[in-house]
Amino acid sequence: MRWEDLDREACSVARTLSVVGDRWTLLILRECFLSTRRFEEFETRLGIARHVLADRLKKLTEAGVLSKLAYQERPRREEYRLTEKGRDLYPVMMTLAQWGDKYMAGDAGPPLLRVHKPCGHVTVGALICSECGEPIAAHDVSVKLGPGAAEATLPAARKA
Amino acid sequence: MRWEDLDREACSVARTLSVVGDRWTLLILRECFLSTRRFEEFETRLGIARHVLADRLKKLTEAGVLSKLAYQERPRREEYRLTEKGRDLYPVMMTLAQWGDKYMAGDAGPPLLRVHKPCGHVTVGALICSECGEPIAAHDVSVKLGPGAAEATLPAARKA
DNA sequence: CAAGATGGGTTCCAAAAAAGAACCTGTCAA
DNA sequence: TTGACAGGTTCTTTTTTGGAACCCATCTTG
Repeated sequence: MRWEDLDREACSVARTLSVVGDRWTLLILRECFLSTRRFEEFETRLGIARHVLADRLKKLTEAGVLSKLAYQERPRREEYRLTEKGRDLYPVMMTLAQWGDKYMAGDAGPPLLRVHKPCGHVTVGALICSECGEPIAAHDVSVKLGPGAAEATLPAARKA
Repeated sequence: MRWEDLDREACSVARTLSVVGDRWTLLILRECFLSTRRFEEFETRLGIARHVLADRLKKLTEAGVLSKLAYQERPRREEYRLTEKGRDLYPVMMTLAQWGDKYMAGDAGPPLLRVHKPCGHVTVGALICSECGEPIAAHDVSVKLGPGAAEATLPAARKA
């Protein structure tokens, strides 16, 4: 499979990865969620090659995940901000961060903590079922073909 | 920054991506969650080049995300299964899938639906605060330095 | 018993993507 | 008028991919 064909796969994970599954993109988005907005700032905080950064910011903007907003004219300077669509990637960021906190932090503990502002506590997000409110774990979930299934296929083990 | 240095970053997102942030790895894990287990099956379902697949499976095994289990001797054949550590990536998968369902599915709707087996309903996962039980959105969360902060830094906009 | 078939790889080469560094372009300030 | 700054673009070299071919041990079939 070609990477560019990924958005045509009948799989929402693959389609999402066609937008954010790039080596650098999720790190750029991490910075966005930490309020980094300017080219220079992304560059110095990430240590990314400039043309790779320029390319990713362009693609994210074209995908509607970021928007460019002028913060001054003459000389025109623009910054990149998350759109609603981009902000909706927060659960992905948070779950990635929490896995890293659990498995990659080592003895020192996690480098950053997240505070849920409405209640004021350091929080870890828990994934619950929209229908019954109980926590969701991998073994609690089965899949079935949805309306856009077209030619989606399941592995043999799941076909039962 | 070099990709191999990612696990030494003081950021749990970066550290997680050092394990799963590769172009193919999250797709391989998607297959694992769909119960794909054998080399051949990964290859045909993903259309991935064989040596890239072999490399990623090896790295995931070394990282403790997958384990190799012999399902027959003579000739010895092994399959790859998610470990506990791997299964803990499920929230990442689910949130990626849900973003794709919302933004990439188009008119046809999502290709796969997830059923919460304990309650029997088609479900979407919601991220809630472990402390107060309320939903978490990007604007509800602030960050602060944690015990393993060492040299973690926040962008200027967040330093306040 | 030789000739596939099967599962799970490895090796080779060409093409694509990334890293690193230098260069370009407005605009302002000294 | 010199230079600093933000935001890129253009070059060359190194790494990663994709694609196809090859390898190896064991069963199966004729």
